Amino acid sequence: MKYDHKKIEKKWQGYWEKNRTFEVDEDSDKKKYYCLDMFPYPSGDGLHVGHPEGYTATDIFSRYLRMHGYNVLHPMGWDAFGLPAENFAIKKSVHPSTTTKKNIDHFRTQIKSLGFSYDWNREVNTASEEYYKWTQWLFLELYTHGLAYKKKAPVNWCPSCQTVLANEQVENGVCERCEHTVVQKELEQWFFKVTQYAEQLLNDLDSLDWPDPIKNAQRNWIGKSEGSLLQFPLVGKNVPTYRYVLLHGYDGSPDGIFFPWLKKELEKRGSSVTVPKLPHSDTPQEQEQVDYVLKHCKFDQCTILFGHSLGAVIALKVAEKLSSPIAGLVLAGGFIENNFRDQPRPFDSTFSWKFDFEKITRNAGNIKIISEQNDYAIPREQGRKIQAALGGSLTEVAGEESHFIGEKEPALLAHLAPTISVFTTRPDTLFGATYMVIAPEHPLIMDKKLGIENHAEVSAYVSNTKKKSERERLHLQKEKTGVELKGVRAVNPATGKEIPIWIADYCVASYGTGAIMAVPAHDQRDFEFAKKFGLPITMVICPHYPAPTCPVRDEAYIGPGHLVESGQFTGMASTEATHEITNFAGGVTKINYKIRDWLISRQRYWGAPIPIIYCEACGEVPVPQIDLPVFLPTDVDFRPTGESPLTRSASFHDVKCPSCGAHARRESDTMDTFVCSSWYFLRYSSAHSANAPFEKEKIEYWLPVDMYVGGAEHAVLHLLYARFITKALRDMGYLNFSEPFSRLRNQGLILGEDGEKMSKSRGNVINPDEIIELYGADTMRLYEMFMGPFEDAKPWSTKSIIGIRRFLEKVWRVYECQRDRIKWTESKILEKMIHKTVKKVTEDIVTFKFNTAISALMICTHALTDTHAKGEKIPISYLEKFILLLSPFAPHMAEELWQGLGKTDALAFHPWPTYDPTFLEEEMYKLIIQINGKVRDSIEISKETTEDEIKKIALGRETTQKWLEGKTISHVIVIPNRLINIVVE
RNA sequence: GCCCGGGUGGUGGAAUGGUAUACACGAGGGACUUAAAAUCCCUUGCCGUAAGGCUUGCGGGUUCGACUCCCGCCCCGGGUACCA
Repeated sequence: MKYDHKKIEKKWQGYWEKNRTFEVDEDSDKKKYYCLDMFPYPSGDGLHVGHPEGYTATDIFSRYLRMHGYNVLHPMGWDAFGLPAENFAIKKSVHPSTTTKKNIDHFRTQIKSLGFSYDWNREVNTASEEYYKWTQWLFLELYTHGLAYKKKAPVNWCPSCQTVLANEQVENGVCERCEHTVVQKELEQWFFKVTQYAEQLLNDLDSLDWPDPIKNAQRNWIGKSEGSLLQFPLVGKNVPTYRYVLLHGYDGSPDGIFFPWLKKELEKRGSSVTVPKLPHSDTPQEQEQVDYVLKHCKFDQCTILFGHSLGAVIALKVAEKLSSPIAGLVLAGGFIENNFRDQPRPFDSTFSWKFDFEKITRNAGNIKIISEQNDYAIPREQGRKIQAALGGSLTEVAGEESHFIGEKEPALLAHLAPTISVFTTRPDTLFGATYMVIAPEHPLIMDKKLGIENHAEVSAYVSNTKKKSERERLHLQKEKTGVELKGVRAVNPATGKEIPIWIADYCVASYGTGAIMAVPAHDQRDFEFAKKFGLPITMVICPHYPAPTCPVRDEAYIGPGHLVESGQFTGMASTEATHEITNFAGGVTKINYKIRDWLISRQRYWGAPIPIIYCEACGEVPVPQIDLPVFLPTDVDFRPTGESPLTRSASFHDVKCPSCGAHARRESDTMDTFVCSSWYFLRYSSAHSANAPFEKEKIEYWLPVDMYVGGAEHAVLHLLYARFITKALRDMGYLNFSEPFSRLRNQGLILGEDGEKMSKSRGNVINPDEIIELYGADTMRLYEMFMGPFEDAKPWSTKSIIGIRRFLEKVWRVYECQRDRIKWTESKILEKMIHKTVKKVTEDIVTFKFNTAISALMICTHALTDTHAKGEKIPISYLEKFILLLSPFAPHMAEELWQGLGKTDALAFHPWPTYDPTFLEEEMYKLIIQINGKVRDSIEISKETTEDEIKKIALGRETTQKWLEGKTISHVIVIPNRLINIVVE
C-alpha cells in the first residue's frame, strides 16, 4: 500500500476531533503543563508559513509532555480586533465583523489541517462580546485601582490611518502599518500606569527563562538611569524677585521637614524669606495663628505667600484678611474640608471651614495649587475642589515623600521661584555646566512674565521644530540647531555664575524634565553644540590627576577621573563627587525611566469600547460592571474622519448617567488591541466562564504559562504589557504569581526562497495549503523543523521539501515490508542504534533542537532500511520505539503505523520510550593519531588500553614512523578514549 | 552612534576545546527497467596526476590542539535613536 497522506491525515484528524483526544480538564493527580502559542491576528491573507513553525514546535513539545504523563493545556485563539479589518471595510464596504468571522474560519481550517493537538473547546476570540466584556472589566479594575487615567497629551497621529499610534507603533517617524509620516496632535487620551511597575518589570526579568536578547530589549526599553535632580534659578532684568512668607502645618515648625532647605534655596536666589513659628502648633487655633502671621509678616505686591498642609488653610485665611493684593499664593498639600484619609484631626472646634473665596481670589494674585500624588492624609479631590473655588493652576506631582514631608522637596521650589529643573546622571560635572538647553516644547518658553526679549525668534524656532517631522529630524542627522533666550539667564547652583539658556531640539521634552545642564567638556552632544555656537568648554574631570593642566580635547571626555576647577571638590574622585555635589547644590538623587505610561485610546471602530460615561454633573463615571459589555454597535459609519466613528452613533453615544440619571455621553474611543492580548492567556483557563474573566481554582491550577512560543517582534510591547497586567491583577488579589510566562522561545523568521522577508510585493510568499496538499501535513511539519535551528532566520526552499517526503516514504516502506514478518529477533547493531536515537531525540526535543532530532530519526531509518535490505528482521519493540519517537513530529503517520502494528491504545498518551545507557557503551573506539595537531592516522583499539600502551601502539605504526623520521619527539599528549598528539621538534 | 544576533562546501545546515563539513537538497556515476518514474548503491570542501598542501569573514593571541576562548578589524541581518 502506498503512503497516501491525504487519506491518513484526514482519518486521524477526524479521530482526534471525534474522540476529543486533546480536550483537557483540571486533574490534580497529574502534573500540569501550560504550553502556549502567541495567538494570531486572523488576516485576510490566510495562514503564512511562519505560523506553523511556532505551532509545530509547541505541538511537538506538548505531545512529548503528554507521553510523559503531563496534563497539557495547549489552546488556540484569535487576536481579532485591529486595523486591517477596519481598513478593508473602508475600502470594500464589508463590515469588519463579517471579514473577521470569515478569516477566522479560514485560519481555523488551515490550522486544523496541520494536525495540531489543540484543545479547540477553549478557543477564544477577542472581538467576541463574551471576551471584550472582560477586557472592559479589566479596564474598570485598573481604573478603580488608579492605574488608568486620562490626560491631554501630544500624541502620534497618522493622517492616513486617521488614528493615534503608540510610540512603539512609530518607526523612524512613519506609521508602522501604512508608512505615512506621523504628526503630533494634542488630544485627551487614556493611559495605563505602566511606569508604576517600571522597577518590578525590570527586576523580575532576572527570574525568567527567556532568550537574553529579549530580556535585554526590555531592559533597554524600561531604560533605568540613576542621577540627580538639580534646580537652576532663573535671573534677568525682567525676572522678578519676591519676598516669601512660608507657613508650616499642624505640629510643624520653621525647623521641620523641608522648610530650612527651602528657605536657604530661596535666599540663594536673592530673596528675603520669613518662616514664622506659628503659635501652639500642636493645638492650633485659627484666629491666633492668622493674627500672628498678619502681625509679624509684611505683605505687599512683591510677596508670595506659601502654605503647606494646615499652613495652606492659614494662608487662605490670611489672604482673606489682606487689604491689598500680593504677588502670589502657593498651596502645597492643602485642603478646605476637615476630613482626611488616614485619621481625624482636632480642627473642628478651632477652625471655621468657611472661606470667602471671592475675596481670597482678589487678594491672592497668581494662585498655584500643588497636590502630592500619593498623599496619605489629603483626599485626592481636595486639589480639584480648591481649584474649582479659587481658579489658578493645579499640578499633581510626586513629592520626595508622601504629603511633601521630605527634607528637600524640589517640586515646591520649582513652583515658588522661577527655576529650571534638570535631570542629570553626571552631577559630578556640575561645575562644568556652562550653559543650559531646554526643549522647544518646554513650558518656560510660554511664560510671558520672564520677559524673553527675542520672543519672535524663539517662536519661529519652536514652530519650525514642530513642522519638522520626526523623519526630517533624522535626515538632518546630528546637525545641532538652537536659539539663545535673550534677557533671561540661569545660575549654576555650584559656581553661582550666570550661564546662558538655549532652546534646541537636541533636548527632548518627553524625557527627564525637558531641560538639561550642558557640560560640553564631558558630553559629546553638548560638545558639538558648544563648538558650533562658540560656547565655553570647561574641563572639570581630569583622567590623569594630578596633572599640571587638563586641556580641552577634540571630543568630550566621558570617563571617570578626578575633579578640577570644581571649588572645594577639586581633587575628589568623580565617582565620589556625585553625591557630594548633589547635596552641595541642593539637589536630590533621582531614578529616571525611559518607559512611559501606555496610551491605550484609539479613535477607531474595530476595538473594545472604553467603558466610561461623561456626565456634566458627575464628571467621568465608570460604567457599572452589571452593564457590561458596552456593546460595539454594528450600524456604524466607520469611515475615518479624524473623530472616533462611535461618536456618529447616537444610539451608542447618548446615555443616562449611571450615577445621577442625567443626560450624558459615552466615551467613544476604543482600546488598543494590545489590551486584548495582554490577558488572553488567563482566559484560556476558563474560556466558557460567563460570570468572571477567569475562575480562581482554574487559574491556580493552570497558570502561569510554562512555555510560550512566538515571534521576536513582540520582544517589548506585547510581552511587557502582559507582564504589567499580570502584576496589576496580582496586586488586586486576582493572581498569586508575578510573571505570566515562565519560559519563552522565539521562532526565527522564515524568509522567502530569495533570502528576503516574505511579502506580497516581493512575490515570494509561500502558501502552506499547497504544500500540505502536495506533500502532506506531516511533511510540512517536519520540513519546517528540519530547516535549521528553531530560533534562527532561514530561507524557505521548496526544492528541499522532497528530502523530508522521501524520509517519510522510507519509514512507511520499512513498516510495509515488516508488517507480515514481524517477530522478535536479535540484532546488536540495531539495539545500539535504537537506544542512541531515543537518547538523542529526547534530549533534542527538550532543548528545542528539532533539526538535529530529525536528523537522528533519519540516521535510524537508514539503519532500519539497511537491516531490512540484508533480509534481516527487525525486532518489533524497536519498531514501536521508533514510531513513538516519530509521533510528536509526524503524528498522522505515527498513528497509522501504530495501528498497523495491531495497537489499539491511544498513541498520544503512550509512555515515551526510554533508553538504557549501558547499550551505548562501546568496548572499542577509534584512536586518532595526530602529529603536531594534524591527523595522520587512526586505529580501532579497546577502551581498556592504558596510556603507555596507546603511546607504544601509536609510535609503532608504520604511518606514524614515516612522519617521525628525522624528527625529535618533544612530548606526547594522550586524551583517553579520543586521541594522541605527538609533538615533534 | 549604541544594543543584540550572525558570517562553516554549489545550497539549508552539523560540530561549544579534541577526526571540521553529521543530516538534507543539488550535482555526477552505477544497478534495476524495453524505457521512464520510483527505489537502491557509490562519489561529491578546495588545489594537485600523485605524494601532499590548503580550508570555518580578515588579522593577531592563548593552547600540544581553536569553528569553539581572548584582543583588534571587516561584512550582513534585527532593534533603537540626540534618553542628558
